[in-house]
Amino acid sequence: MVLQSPHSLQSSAPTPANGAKRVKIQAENGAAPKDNVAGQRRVSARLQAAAKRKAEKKELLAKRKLELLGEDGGRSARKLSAETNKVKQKLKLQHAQTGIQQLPEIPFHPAEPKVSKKVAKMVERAAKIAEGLDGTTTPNVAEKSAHIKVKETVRLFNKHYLHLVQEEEKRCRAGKVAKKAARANKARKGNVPDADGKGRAKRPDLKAMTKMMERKEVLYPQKRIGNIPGIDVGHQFYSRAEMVAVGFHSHWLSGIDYMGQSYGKGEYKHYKFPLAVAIVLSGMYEDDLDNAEDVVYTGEGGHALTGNKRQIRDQVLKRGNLALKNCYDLGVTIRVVRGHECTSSYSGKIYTYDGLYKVEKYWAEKGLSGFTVFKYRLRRLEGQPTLTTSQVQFAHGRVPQCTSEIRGLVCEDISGGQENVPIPATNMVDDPPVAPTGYEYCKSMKVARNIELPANAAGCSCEGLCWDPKTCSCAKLNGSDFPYVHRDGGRLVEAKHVVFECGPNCGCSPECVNRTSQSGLKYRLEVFRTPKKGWAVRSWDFIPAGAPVCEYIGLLTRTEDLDSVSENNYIFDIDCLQTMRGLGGRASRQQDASVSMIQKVDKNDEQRSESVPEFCIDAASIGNVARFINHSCEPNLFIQCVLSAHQDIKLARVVLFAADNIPPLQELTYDYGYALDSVHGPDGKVKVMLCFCGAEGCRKRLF
DNA sequence: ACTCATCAGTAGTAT
DNA sequence: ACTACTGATGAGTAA
Repeated sequence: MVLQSPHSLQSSAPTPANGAKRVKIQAENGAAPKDNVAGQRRVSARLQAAAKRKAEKKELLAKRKLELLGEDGGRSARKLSAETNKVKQKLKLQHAQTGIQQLPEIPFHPAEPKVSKKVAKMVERAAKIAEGLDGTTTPNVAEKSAHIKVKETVRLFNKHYLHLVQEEEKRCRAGKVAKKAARANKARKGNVPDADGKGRAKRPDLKAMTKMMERKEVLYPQKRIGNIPGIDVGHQFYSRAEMVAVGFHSHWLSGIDYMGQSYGKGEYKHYKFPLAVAIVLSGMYEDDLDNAEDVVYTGEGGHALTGNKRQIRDQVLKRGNLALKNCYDLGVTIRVVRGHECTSSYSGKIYTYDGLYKVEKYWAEKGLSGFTVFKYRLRRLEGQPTLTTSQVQFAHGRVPQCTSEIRGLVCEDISGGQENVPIPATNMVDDPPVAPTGYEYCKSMKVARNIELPANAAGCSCEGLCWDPKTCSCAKLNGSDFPYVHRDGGRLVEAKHVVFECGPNCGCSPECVNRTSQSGLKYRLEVFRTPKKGWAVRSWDFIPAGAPVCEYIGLLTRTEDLDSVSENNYIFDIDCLQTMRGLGGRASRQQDASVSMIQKVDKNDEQRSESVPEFCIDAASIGNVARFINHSCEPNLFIQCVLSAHQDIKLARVVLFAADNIPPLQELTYDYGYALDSVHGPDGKVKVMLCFCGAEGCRKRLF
C-alpha cells in the first residue's frame, strides 16, 4: 500500500484546517507549484513502475554512497583508536615501571578518602583512559547508526519475546486441557500420570534474552564503562531482559552490573576489579525524584529472597559492593537506571537511563533489621541532559486526567462519541487556535456505491473463544497459528503479509483473540497541532509492540473513480503486495501457505502486480483518527492488511500496529511508502515534497 | 494487595 | 565443572 500520489496539486488550497497538513509544507518552502491539474495522476501504470524502479536504483546508489562515507568514517575512527592505543601503550610502559601492586584496603568510614600516592596515580590514569572510553565525545557518523542498531536490537528482542509468549500460551492451554482430562480420568479410574501439563508459564522475557545470546544478537556483548552508543539519557527500557539484550546491563536479576577479574587483562588493564559499570534503582526513589541528581544506593546481599524481603544477615564488601567501592576509589562513572512503577502501562514497570553518576562516598551502617548494609552516595555528573519530568511524566500518571487539565484543547472529542474513547484535539500552535475541520468523522468504513463488498469468508465453527489452532479454520489460514497472543489484550506476534481474522461468519464471540483488530480504539489518542507537520497523533497510554492502534478508515473507492481535479492527500491505496514487500515497520514479513497462493496468482499476472491497485481508501472528506497520523522515515507503527469478512485481498482492511513499545506522548507515525521521484506533476516533472519527520535516517523527502 | 516458585547468566572457586 | 548469588516476573491466592 502506498499513500497514493497526490492528485493534482491545485492552486485552490483546501481550507487550512482540513488538508493543510502537507499543503502548508509546500507553501512554506515556496515549492507549491501553481500547476493545474487533472489527468497527470496516472502517467500510466507502466511508466510509474518504471519510475519506481528508477527511484529504487537511485536510492540504492545513494545508499552505497552513504556506506562509502561510513567506511571512511570507520577508517578515521580506526586511526583515532590507533592513536589512543599508542597512549595506552605509553601508559602500560609507565605502569610496568611503577609496578602493579595490590592496593591497600580503605577503611569503612572514609570521611576523607585517604589515598596513597600509588592509588592516586592509578586514579589519574584510569580517569584519563576513561575519558577516552566514556563515549561522551560528540556523535559522529558511526554514532548515528548506533541509535538504529539499538532500535533494531530491541525490535528483535520483542519479536522473540512475542513468539515465545505465543509458544507459552499454547503450552499452558495444552497443559490445562491435559490436566482437565487427567482430572476427569482420575475421577473415573484414579491414578493417571500427569501429562506434560507444566501448568505454570515460563518467562518469555528470559527465554527471549537467552535466544538473543545464543544467536549472538546481543548488541554489546562486552561490558564497558560510561555511555553506550545509541542509548541517550532518558532512554526507556521495558524490562530488565531488554537491557540484557542490548548489553546495557547484563543481569536481569542483579542490581549491580560489574566487570569481573577477567576484564583485567585487556584494555582495562589499569583498573582495579571488580568494577561496577551500571546499576538499577528499583523504584525505591519514586517519590523523591527531585533528588534525582543525588542518590543513596544500598549495596547488594543479605536479603531474605523470599517472604518479607528484610535483611537477614550482614552485607559483605564483595562482588557488587566491592565493585562500587572500586568505582569510588578510581573515580569511575556508573550508568544509573531507574525503575518506575507505571500503572498506565501494560508492562507495569519501565526503566529509564538517567545518565552517568559518580560514587561520592560510601559507608557501612546498621540497617533497620540490625544488620550491616553498605550505602553509596551517588552524584550525577554535570553537563548531562537534565532529568526533565517529561521523560517520566507517565510514570506518575501525569498525562491529563480530565478535560480541564488538557492544555490547548480545541475539541473534546473529534469522534463525537463514536469511538470507545474520546479523542481530544489540542492546538498550541495557531493563534487563534483552530480545531480540525473540513471532514466528517466516521468510525467505520464507508463503501462507494459501485462497490459491493464480498462476504464470502467461510468462517470457523468454533464456539465461544477460538483457542485450538488445529481445529479453528481461521487459524489454519494463518499458518495453523493464531496471529495474536492474548497478552495485553491481543498483540500481533509478527507482521505478516495478510492476517486472517475471524469475521461475521465465524461461530466465535467478539472477544475472540482472532478479532483483535476489530475491537475499536483501546488507547487514549490525542490529535495535536504541530508547527511544521500540521496535525499529528499521539497516545496518552503506553502502547506495547504488536498492539493494534487503529484502522485506516475512509471512503472505500475504486481508484479510477477518484476525483482527479482536487488535491487529496488522504488516499490510501490498498495494495497488499506493497505491504508484503515490507514497507516500514519490520523488514521481512512472515509468509504462510495461504498467502503464497495469493502471491502466486499475482506473479502469474505480473502486469497487475505492477499496476495501480484497484481500490483505495479516501479519507479526505470522511475518515477516522488515522487520517491525522503523519509519515516518518523511522516510524513506530506499521501497516498490516487484515481480512475478516471476506477473502478478497484487493479489499483488505488496513490496520496500523505498534512496531515498538511506544511511550505515552510520543508521536505516532508510519511510513507512507512513497518511492522517491514517483510523483509527477502535469508537466511530467518529478514532484518533490520535503519530509519533516526529524528521524536520523530521514530521506528528507516524502516523495 | 500479597505471596511464592521459578527463572538463568555471571563471577569466582575448586578440580 | 560446579556453585553461590541475585531480585524481577507473573500466576495464584487471599481479602
